Amino acid sequence: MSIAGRITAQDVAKLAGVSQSAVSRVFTPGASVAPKTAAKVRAAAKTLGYRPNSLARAMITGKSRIIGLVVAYLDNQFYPVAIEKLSHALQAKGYHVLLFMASNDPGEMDRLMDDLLAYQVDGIITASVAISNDVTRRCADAGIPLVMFNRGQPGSGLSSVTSANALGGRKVAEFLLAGGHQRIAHISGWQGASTGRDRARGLIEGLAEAGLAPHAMIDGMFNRDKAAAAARELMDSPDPTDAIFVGNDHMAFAVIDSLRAMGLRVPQDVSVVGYDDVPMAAWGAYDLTTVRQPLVRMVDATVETLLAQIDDPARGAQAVEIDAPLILRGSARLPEEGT
Amino acid sequence: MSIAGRITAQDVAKLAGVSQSAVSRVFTPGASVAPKTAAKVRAAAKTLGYRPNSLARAMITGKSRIIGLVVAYLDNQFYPVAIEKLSHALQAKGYHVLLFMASNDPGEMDRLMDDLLAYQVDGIITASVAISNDVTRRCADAGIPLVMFNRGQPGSGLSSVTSANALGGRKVAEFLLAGGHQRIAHISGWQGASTGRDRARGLIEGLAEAGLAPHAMIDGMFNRDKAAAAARELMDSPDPTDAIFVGNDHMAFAVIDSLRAMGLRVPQDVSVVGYDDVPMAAWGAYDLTTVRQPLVRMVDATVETLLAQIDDPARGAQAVEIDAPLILRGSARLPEEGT
DNA sequence: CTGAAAGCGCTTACAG
DNA sequence: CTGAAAGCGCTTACAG
Repeated sequence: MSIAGRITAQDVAKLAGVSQSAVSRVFTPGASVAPKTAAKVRAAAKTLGYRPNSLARAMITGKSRIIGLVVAYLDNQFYPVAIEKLSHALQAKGYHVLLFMASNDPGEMDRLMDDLLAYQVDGIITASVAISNDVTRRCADAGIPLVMFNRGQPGSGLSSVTSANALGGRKVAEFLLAGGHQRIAHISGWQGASTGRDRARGLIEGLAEAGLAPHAMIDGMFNRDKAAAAARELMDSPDPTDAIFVGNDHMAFAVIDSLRAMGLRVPQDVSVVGYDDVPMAAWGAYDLTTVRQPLVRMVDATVETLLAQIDDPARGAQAVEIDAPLILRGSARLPEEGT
Repeated sequence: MSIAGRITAQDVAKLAGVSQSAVSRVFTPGASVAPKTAAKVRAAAKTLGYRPNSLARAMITGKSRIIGLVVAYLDNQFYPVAIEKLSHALQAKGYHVLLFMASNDPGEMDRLMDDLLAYQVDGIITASVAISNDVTRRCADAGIPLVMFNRGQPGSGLSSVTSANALGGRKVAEFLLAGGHQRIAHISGWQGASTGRDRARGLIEGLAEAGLAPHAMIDGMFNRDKAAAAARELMDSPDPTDAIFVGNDHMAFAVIDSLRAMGLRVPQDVSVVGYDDVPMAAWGAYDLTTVRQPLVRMVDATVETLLAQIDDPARGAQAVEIDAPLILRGSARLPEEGT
């Protein structure tokens, strides 16, 4: 036990009576070492409490086995759960997660890039963060793959994993139509984000097929307060809506709270449908009908895409879309049986 | 622009016509460089897109500026919000967060220690994770400070930051008593955790001062299902309770859902009080009376304690307790005015 | 103020 | 299978 607690391969080598290279080989999978040597080294390492310094190893190999994870908001329950699953999946593959919180300030990601590059991350995952061309270029220059989770950036040449958002929007349109709704409003996700746009587009297309248009469209910007205000606006109007598709669950909860505060009943007076199916959607207080983003599959696809690009830098970007089923609960009127 | 995108100080030195040491000094705060040299170097660095390799720097200085953050559960909203604030605070101090998800498996933390040490973290923050003596010893041996966030471990000699949990429990007892409740039950936090125990103890002591004892005590183990079942058990009894103090908000939401599912009204039939004051507690669906853990202050204390120990390893551990105010909302009967 | 040199803890050809 | 040696990209005494 040294004083400083900084045990090196050199210390182990001395104790085991072998060279430092031998020690290194014992801890390098696939390197050739005689069983006897390995045993001696392991014994020495154990009594000394030795573990190879990952930083030193990273310098030599050029692989840090660190993935930079950039996240903007954690108050929307979708993200904490995603982070949890992403971390587990990455840990299982022997990678480690360097976490960065980004504000939604457009320049923030550019600034974070400095740190990301300085720590030699092998890859980057962003969740709901906009990527500037500058960031894209710097990643490309540095040869660091990036995959966007739950947001796409068409034309950026970046990999992304999302649910089939437009299709999800269509499913909601069809379901609400089947439930007999005619005045269907949309409090959308932020229209600056692909997820917000695609879900809105899906709804519009779905309604169009029935010869309808949205009764109203308001950008809720993935924000609770904006969504609640939008709900009030929709119901205060002389021609109130009778069903609201909300761009994500996080806003939908605020919409339901807001509706109830106005004395309205969900779904008797207004049907509400969300998007995400966060755990809270199943809780008694909301019992929210929503489109489920299959988190495990999205996480697996994200990790798989990223690691594939790390292993083979020549591999091109890919945009993965995963089908999102509608989950029926109590916040929206059901179509009548047999109709 | 090199092919590999791996620009080194050497490259910058060549372009700027100075030595590699000079380049290093320009990027080392406090090192002495002539303004002219610095200008040349910065210009060269800029055109090349150079940033010092943090890993290499870490090897020399022995400071990685990485903090290991170990978290168990992210479904309780308290933790995501804590992580967000912790990350921001650490980023502001020039540190980076290596995130580890731990299951609550007692051996998990021991296993994570290998990675934590291998990556040469400068310090560790754990949130709701139990620390074995073995982990404590290894941290001590390696000279790595650790602070426990939102959990204490008396006698472990580890630093911790919690709210004044026992006092919080007392406040709830006094409040419920003042509201005229006599049959006060407790669905506690996990009794294996200091937070769970201290809040329970506070309630018991507070009730004892009025000559009362809890009407019932059930360990909810910080688990929604267990808490919901406990609520049913409490109300199904021949002698039902009329107020429930729940060990944290996360369980309290499940309790309220469960109560409502039984056709009971909150607070007319039963008062419910939580602990944490997560953002969701203020949402319309729950409007939960609760004890607020002052997150910003707890985060600041955690970061401050950790960094102080990093700067001065001789500094002893400290247990910080922060006062937690009761927040009155609609889920619990209020004491009558002027009584 | 500046450069040459040592060294942080490793991995990996290279000989043997 | 093994050791000596080079080298990853930096910081930091040490001379000048």
